[in-house]
Amino acid sequence: MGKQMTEMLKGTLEGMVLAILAVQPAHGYEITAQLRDQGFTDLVEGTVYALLIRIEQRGYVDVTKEPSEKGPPRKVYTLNAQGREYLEEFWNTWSFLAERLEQLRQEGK
Amino acid sequence: MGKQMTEMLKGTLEGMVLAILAVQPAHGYEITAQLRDQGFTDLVEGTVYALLIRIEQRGYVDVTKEPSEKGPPRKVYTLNAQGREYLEEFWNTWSFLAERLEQLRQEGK
DNA sequence: TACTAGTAGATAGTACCACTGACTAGTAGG
DNA sequence: CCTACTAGTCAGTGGTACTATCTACTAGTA
Repeated sequence: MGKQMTEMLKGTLEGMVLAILAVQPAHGYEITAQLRDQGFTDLVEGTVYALLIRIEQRGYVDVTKEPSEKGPPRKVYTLNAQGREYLEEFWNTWSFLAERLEQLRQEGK
Repeated sequence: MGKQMTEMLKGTLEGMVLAILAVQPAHGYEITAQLRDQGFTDLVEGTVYALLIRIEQRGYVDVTKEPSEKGPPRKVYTLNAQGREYLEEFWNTWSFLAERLEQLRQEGK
C-alpha cells in the first residue's frame, strides 16, 4: 500500500467499516476479506481488528460471540443506533471534503 | 473542527495544498486563508506551515523569499515538476478511495 | 509612548490512527 | 506431525494534524 493511501485511510477506514456493518452484521475476518476484495489488497488484519475494538469501546456496535465451523469463535459486530448516527455524520464530513477536493481538481484542470 | 474531519484531513490536506499551488504560487498565510474561506474554518496556521516545510524538504516545491508590505518576508512556494508528479499520484489515490466510498454509500442506500 | 490588531512564520509537545511483526487458538488434509 | 486456513490479539513505530506559544514587522490609535 502506498504511503499516500495509508495516510488517507486515517479517518476513512473507520467509516468504511461502519458502512459495511450498516449493510449487514459481520465479523473481523470477513470485513478484512471484503475490503481486500474491493482493492485494498495490502490491508492487514491487525488494523481492522484494532479498529473494531475501538468502535466497540465507543459504543457504535453490539457484539455477539458465535461458534465457527473452522477456527476460534467469531465476534460478530452489529451497527446500533449510536453507530448509525455516527455513520451519518461520517457521510456528511466525507461529502464536504469530497466536494472541496473535486472543486480543487477542476480548478487545476 | 470535528474529530472526524481532523482524521480525514490526514493525507488529504497535503494534496489540497499541492492542488492550490498547482493553480498558482502562494505563501503560507495565503493558503491558510484560502482553505478557511473554503469551509475549513478551524484549520490552524501552524498545521499549514509545518506541511509546507515538509513538502519543501521532500522537494515538491521551489521557494523564493519576497518582501511583504506588512509583516515579515513571505516564503512563496511554487510547485515544481516533482511536485506535479506527486500531485498526479495523489489524485489517482484519491479517485480510487472516493470510488470505493461512493460504492459503499450506495450499498447502504 | 504604549497598546492593539493584522500579517507572516516557526516550533515543542500531544493525540490519534494505520502499519509492522509477532503471537495464541481451533480445524482439516497431507 | 506438519502445513494451511480461519479468527483474533497486541506491543511498538511512524506520520500527521492539533494545541499552544513564540518571534518579527507594520499601521492605527489612545
